[in-house]
Amino acid sequence: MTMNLNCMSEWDRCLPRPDELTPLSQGLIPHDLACAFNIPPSSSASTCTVTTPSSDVLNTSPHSAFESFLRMRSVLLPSIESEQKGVAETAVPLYQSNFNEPRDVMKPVKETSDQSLDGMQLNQAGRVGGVLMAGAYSSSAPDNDYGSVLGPGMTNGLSRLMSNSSYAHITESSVVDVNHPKALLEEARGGCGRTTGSMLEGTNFMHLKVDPSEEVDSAPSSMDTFQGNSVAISNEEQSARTLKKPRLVWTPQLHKRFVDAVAHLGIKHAVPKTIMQLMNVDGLTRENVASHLQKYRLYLKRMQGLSNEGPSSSDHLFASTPVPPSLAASAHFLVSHHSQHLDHPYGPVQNSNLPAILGHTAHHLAPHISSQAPSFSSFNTRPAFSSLTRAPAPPLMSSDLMREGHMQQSSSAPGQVLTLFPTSHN
DNA sequence: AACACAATAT
DNA sequence: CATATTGTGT
Repeated sequence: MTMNLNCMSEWDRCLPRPDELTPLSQGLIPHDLACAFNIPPSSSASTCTVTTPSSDVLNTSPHSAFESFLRMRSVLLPSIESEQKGVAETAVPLYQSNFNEPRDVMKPVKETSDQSLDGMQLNQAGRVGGVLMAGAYSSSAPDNDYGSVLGPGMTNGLSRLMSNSSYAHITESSVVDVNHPKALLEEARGGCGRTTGSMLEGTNFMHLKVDPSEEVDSAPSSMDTFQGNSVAISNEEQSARTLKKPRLVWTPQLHKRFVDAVAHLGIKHAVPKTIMQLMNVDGLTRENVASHLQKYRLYLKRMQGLSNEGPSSSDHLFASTPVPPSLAASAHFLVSHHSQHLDHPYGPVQNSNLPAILGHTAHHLAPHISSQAPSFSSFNTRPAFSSLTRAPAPPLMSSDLMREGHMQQSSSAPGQVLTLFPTSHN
């Protein structure tokens, strides 16, 4: 707890002052980006003023918006008490676009060069064009410490706020979408069945294209296998609406975030929705989490049966993030009778990096290569690591990374040392 | 509506 | 195989 407080004060210290924030009245889209998207300047200038009548945040001054942001943050900070209500401020994007490649602007998150961005990734099922999220701006300043994080973070936070309810009101000035990854994603997924009754119907949205035939992990910049246009903006919603939602790939990083959230909540409070909120990953659905949680619980059960470290054959993913002590200790409540309550047997986990969970955009969550990848070799193959090595992000302490380094050696992975992250010896 | 869980589908 | 979806009961 103390540590968390320390983290938070550090976090606080690094927050930009209101005067450092980009005024909302100002266009947030860089000129060249606007050009790439054929976004008229006028439209880009109105980026933040469009939409969301329901949000008190957007039409206000940067300063009050900032305060709203702080308010939101405070909701989640104190403890689990508020978990149901909490909305974290900076969502980790599911997808990212690469601004350096105008011709291929929208592409799935991928392990590219030096841009270690976060999140999950898609597998073969489909690629959803990247999300133009505010956080992407930080890629121009990769070693952003916490000062620069907040700029994007806040914007993203706003987007998340909105995405819960308000984005349906977004008008056709597509610029808005750029700042609302989740809205974009939902739209790309075709309004999506269970989660959201998309009220986007007739409107003329810019949206993402999904190309089901594209393999995510291959496909360097080489191609525009995107249908026709490399720029994934189009007006034919038909395609987007028809295409199926891509499968989520639970990367070790993503799973770690999941575990952190679960551990932080304690067994009692670890329910899909809450976990999802804590994870704060854009595009992540409750169903995604529920499914994963179901599996994870089974894993925990099975693991405690075998008290000795059983290197279970097929649990590479779960093995990648050690079960936090607090979870391991209370795992036996999963057996047989549920609805036993023991909240927070050991309090928050020592390593639980609250800020990270709460939505600090985690640049070290670089995705690995998708493709089935039975091994973690991709981590050795050079994930973008630069930002991590020199930016000791308070949220995720280096000790945390170290802790992940050792894992139960799996019999199935003979020689390989399964390190989650490449270390100096690699 | 959210949840858990098993079964089944992709 | 990993994840999604569905069905049933709470």
